[in-house]
Parts: sequence; structure tokens; C-alpha cells
Amino acid sequence: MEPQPHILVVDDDREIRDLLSRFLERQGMRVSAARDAKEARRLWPLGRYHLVVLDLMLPGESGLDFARWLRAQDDVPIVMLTAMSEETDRIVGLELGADDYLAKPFNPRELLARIRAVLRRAGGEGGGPKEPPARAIRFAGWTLEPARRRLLNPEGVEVPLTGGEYELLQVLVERPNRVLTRDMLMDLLHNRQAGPFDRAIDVAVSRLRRKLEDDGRNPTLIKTVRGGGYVLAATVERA
Amino acid sequence: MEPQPHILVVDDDREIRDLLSRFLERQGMRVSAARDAKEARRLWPLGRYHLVVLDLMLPGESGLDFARWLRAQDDVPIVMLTAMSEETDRIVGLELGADDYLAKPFNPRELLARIRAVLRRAGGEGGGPKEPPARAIRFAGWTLEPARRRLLNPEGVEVPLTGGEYELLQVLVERPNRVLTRDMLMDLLHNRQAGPFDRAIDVAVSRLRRKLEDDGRNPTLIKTVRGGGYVLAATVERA
DNA sequence: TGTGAATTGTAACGAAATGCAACAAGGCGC
DNA sequence: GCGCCTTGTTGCATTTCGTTACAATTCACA
Repeated sequence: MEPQPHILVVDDDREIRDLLSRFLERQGMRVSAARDAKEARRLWPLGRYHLVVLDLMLPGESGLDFARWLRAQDDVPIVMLTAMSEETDRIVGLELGADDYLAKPFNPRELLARIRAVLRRAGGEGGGPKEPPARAIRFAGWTLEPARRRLLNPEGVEVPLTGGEYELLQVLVERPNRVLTRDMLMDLLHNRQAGPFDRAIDVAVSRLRRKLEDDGRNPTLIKTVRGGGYVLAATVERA
Repeated sequence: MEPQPHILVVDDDREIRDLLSRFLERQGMRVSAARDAKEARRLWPLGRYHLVVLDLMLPGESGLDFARWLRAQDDVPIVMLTAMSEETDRIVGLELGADDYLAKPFNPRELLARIRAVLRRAGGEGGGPKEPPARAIRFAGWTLEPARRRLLNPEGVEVPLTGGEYELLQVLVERPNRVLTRDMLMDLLHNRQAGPFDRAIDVAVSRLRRKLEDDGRNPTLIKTVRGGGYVLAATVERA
């Protein structure tokens, strides 16, 4: 296991700084806090931070500007906090390179979960065994190359996949012979819940099937489980 | 065959603990319950649990942390219960190694189904080696391939089965020469009870028989036990 | 053995779930 | 701003499966 993750919290609200410091430290992390971008800039070279929790609404220089500066320094993961729950803000933040986003007021526990998720994704935290194995994955003649994020057909020719199609296939391939409900797929792919009449997953599967040359009327690879979801019906092996 | 699975339920809601205890015990499982992580930790060494049902939202130490601890102890399967809003937690949970999850409020029957699925996937309990690779199953010349979710006739040609037909056949093949009542089949296939005039199973068997070229008037493979149910009359061997 | 009640087999029907083409909204590069 | 690409939505065709109806079979019992 990695030593302690070291977190930098940047927020002008003293109460939040203290709360987060206590809470995250109790969870086994080291925490430093800054009240604004200026102070954060001063702290930055003094420690090796694994992740920055950044309030967007800061006095003086905005959190977005500071995030931009951070990005220029290093690719440290950033989790943004903001009072505005507008989707656009989220987009702006994510485009800027934030790794996740949380609207205020937030549940510390949820922030913790996201911090951990981001750290794990960043490959920090002990290089857990859950890291994306960059090895090629073979199933039913096909090859999925996570390293290159591409799919090769049995003849070894690349079949172009869109981002969404790749993600879906990856999720399926990681759980072969297991029925994945639409809910789960929605969760794993988009972090959101499926509405009652949501057909997005069906359509995504349909599109993926076509690229895999799998006939939806009589599928071989991605089987439908009526009332259940979908299963990858194949044995997968990691090269 | 299998000893009683022993389940540990960790949830702070007394009503849920009681409900699950009663329900799962009625399904032939042994159940222990804990109200929080602390109590669960105390119970852990006292029993050999085959599976843990874990609420993510616990007072004191979070379910996520407890799951992490559990993982460090043992690779016991975990099924998580989550509130709808904890989307991130669900993701983190799965990444952490939970084997499945269910959003609250949940249907006990559905939980039961998932528990069974996870136990089955965990490959016979008792801490045997992991996941016996789903081998092909042969009976009376026919071959059922769980890995590909398909059926081959004695000539080796695939006979397309619908999802329901496949499930039914799988259930039968896993219990050869054993009479399965309609109730049992209904339970195993749909997690629900058969109504008094429920003919769904009969019709399903009829449809499956046709694909297996088994004459309903004089069946060879799937025999009818009047007043009882159905039996797969064949010796099965796993390749 | 004959008779009626139960039970089972299965064709037919229809509600619900799924496949997917067509459309639309938004992102991205120019 | 203007297309191209990606992806969600909608509508409709198709498939699946439960229900119903009725015929065939079995059983109890005279």
C-alpha cells in the first residue's frame, strides 16, 4: 500500500476546510488546506500532493484559473467543489482537467468516495490490483487492446469503435458470462441511473453488435436476457 | 450437496435485518446480522461466512471501509446495498471488489437471486479455488455450453434457444434425475411463486421439448411427473 | 371397464420487451 | 458559423413469454 495520500484542500470557507481536514485525516489521509489560490500556490511546492480538492468560488483568483495553473504544473488529479450545479460549469471544469466534480452542499462521505475513486483511477493509491491491465484481451477471436483503446477483428484488422462503444465493450469483457442489467451498465458507463423508458443501453448494444458482426436477432456474442440485461457469452483470456 | 450457505447481513436498519434474516432463512440459508461495521468485525471470526450483504450507509465506519477491510481478510463475496443517490459509491463499491449490488429499496426476491448468482459464481463455497471455468455439459448426446450460452444437438449443430429456454434447460441439467416442482422451477427461473392456475412452466417445458425434439406425449428427456413436476431423465457429464 | 374430475400438452392470442432505423441535439474541428 | 461525428430519443416491427382455451391423458372409484 502507498503511504498516506496527501490532499490539498483549497476553499475559502474555514468551516469546510476544518471539516474536511478532520474528516479526511480520520480516513487516513494527510491534509493541507489553503484559503485561496494565492496561498495554495505558496503551499504547492512544499508538498507532493496526490490530489487537490478545489472550490471553484474563491475570493480573488477564481478556482478555474488556479486549476489551469495547476494543470500547467503537473497532472495532479483535481476534484472540484462548486455551489453552482449547472451542467455547463461541470463541463467547463471537466474540460479544464478536473477529474471529478461535486456540488455544494456535499456529503463528506461522498467526497471521500470520489477522492478514492479518482486516486484509484489515477493509479496512485498503492497501484491497486484493480488497475486497468493494459494487456490485450481476447474473446471469440476478437482482440481488445486497452493500451491502444482499439478492437481487432479475428483477421487482425482494426475495427473503429466510438468512445462509448469501446467503454461498453470493455465493461462487458471485464465481466464475461455475467448478466449486466441496464442499471448496472448505465452506472458503469455514465454514472447515472436508467429511467423507466430508457433505451439508451439497448441502442448502444445494438450499435456495438453491428461492429462485432453479431446479429441482434440471433446474437452469438452479446446475448440478451429478457427482463434482465445483457451478457457477453464468450470465454475471455488476457494475453 | 451444498451445505447451508452462511450469510452475514450488515445493515443498521433493524427492520431490514429482521426481514432479511427471516426471508433468507426460509430459503435455507443460515443468517447472522450485524448493525454496524464494529459488530460485523466482532462476528466475522466467529463464523465461516460464504457471503456478506453489506449496506453502504452505516453509522460510524462506512460500508466502503468495512468492505475494504473484509477484502483484506478474505475474498468472501460481497453484495452491496445502496441508496439510490450514492451513485459514486456504487461505482467505487464495484471497483473495490463487490460482486454485485442492489439499490434500495429492493425486492427481497431479487436480492435472493443475486445472492444465489454470486454464490454460484464463487464456485461452490467452502473456499474452493476460484471460478471453475464453466465447462460444457453433455447429456443424451446434446451439449450445453454455459460459456457461450448455447445448445448443440447431437450432430454438433447449434439449436437457437430463447433466453428463457436456456435458463430452464440449465436449471434442469444442473439437477438431473431430480423431480423439480413447478414451484421450484418458478422460483429458480423467475424468483417468484407459482399461482394456483399457473401454466407458465408447462408451456415453457413444452417449448423446450420441441427444440430438444422430445415429444410431449411420450417424452424421453424431460419426463413429466404427474402431480409432481418435471425431471431431466438423462445422465449428464461435464466435459 | 366406464365415467368424471384432475392434470397435462400445446395452439393461439396478446401484452411487454427488445432490435434498430430514423431523427435530433450537441460537441468538435475548421 | 458549418458540417461531421457521436449518442440519446422516438416510433415501429419483431420476438418472447405468460395466459387462456380446449383436447388428450391419467386417475379414482364404482
